[in-house]
Amino acid sequence: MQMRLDAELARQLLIDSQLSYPEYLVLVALTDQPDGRMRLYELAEVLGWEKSRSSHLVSRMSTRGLITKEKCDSDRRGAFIVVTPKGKREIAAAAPGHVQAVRRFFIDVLTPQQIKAMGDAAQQVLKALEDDDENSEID
Amino acid sequence: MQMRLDAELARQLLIDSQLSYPEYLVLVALTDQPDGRMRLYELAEVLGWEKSRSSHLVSRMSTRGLITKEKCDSDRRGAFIVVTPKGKREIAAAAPGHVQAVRRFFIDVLTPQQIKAMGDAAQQVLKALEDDDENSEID
DNA sequence: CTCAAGTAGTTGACATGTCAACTAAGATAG
DNA sequence: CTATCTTAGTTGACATGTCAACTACTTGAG
Repeated sequence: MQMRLDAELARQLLIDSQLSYPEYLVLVALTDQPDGRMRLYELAEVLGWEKSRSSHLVSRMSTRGLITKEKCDSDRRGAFIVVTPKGKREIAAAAPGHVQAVRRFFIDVLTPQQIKAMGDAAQQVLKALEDDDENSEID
Repeated sequence: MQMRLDAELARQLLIDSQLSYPEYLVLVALTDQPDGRMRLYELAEVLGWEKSRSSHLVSRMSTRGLITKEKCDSDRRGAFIVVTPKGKREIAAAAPGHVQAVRRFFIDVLTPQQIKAMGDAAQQVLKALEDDDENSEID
């Protein structure tokens, strides 16, 4: 189910915009920020990705003009990722169809109780995974 | 949740065997057959993959000696994919840990009611996706 | 039979992701 | 201060997946 839903959402994005699903997620994260910028490591953290994945994707998005990188004064290693106007246009074009697709295939198909139940169950599984993580972190 | 659980299951597989998760799925499908063989297109169908994905993966698995390809008499285009003894050994090594991990992080964490609820919800979402598919298939 | 259409599978170019090694800069113990 | 440890980010080799074009065979209408 996850696979098919993801495929459908990706298809929808391609209809409305030139964005892949990961690219869409990056732009959503950035536009959620008041100043439309975020450090690369924050992006990786929020999205739960490896830093190198974020770096590669952001490089590609940069060459396509969706975002730019800016130097960070407070930490000279750092990079701010900033949405460009083009990035904003793309996400503005993609978001309504995406939201509508999520509604149509997920929200509207399930009862509020079912949605809550899925969220709760997912939380429990995540907790089990994290508890296990802690136990294996014994140095 | 899906992402983290998948990552954990993949990690587990690598501990117990030399198999990636997709490779594991192929071997499970094959060993489920009484004769340990399946046509490539059946494999693609069962796993819900594109035929070219199956073909590429099977080629790689073939060079690693996990499976072999055999010609099909009834359809000379066809290819049977057959598990080798090495493939059987790998999956025998991987399966118990995999099953145990699924238990530990999913089955044991949820109540039977929760598991049923997730399955039902997934079915409903799938149905919505398929209904939509049919409507767009208007030729 | 024959030709057009469909199906099985392969291939190559490309997109994307992982991993490990690397550079460079901040943080901290002594 | 300085030597070491940690963190931010990049890079390159490689694994994996997608897409579209291709071959070769089967099928089915006439």
